Amino acid sequence: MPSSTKREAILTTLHQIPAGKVIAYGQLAAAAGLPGAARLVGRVLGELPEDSQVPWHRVVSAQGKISLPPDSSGFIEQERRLRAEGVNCVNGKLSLKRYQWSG
DNA sequence: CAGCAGGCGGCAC
DNA sequence: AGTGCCGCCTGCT
Repeated sequence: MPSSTKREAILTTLHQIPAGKVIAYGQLAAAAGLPGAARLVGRVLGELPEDSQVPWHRVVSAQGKISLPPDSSGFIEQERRLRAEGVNCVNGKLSLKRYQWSG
């Protein structure tokens, strides 16, 4: 499987996440057919421009926390977008029980 | 709650 | 084509 396809698989899967829901890196990787490749997801998202159409902000760590430095612009933006979708995100933390997506 | 090793893919040499 | 290092991770000490 071409690497470009794997990247697409991740982005395609990500597009399926509805607003107001979140997904963990590992969960997304698995859903994209790449179990265990959580870190790959992080890298792919890191290459996306902040104003990308991709809902990268719906991806959080398996602990239900934003996996970015709290003082980074990305962190601010992610929490802002999540709140805009109705996700109660405080200090980069949220309840997976309530917002985790499951296809 | 912090620290560490494990597992998967991408990329540079 | 082979090898090694690195990451917006994870789960277990």
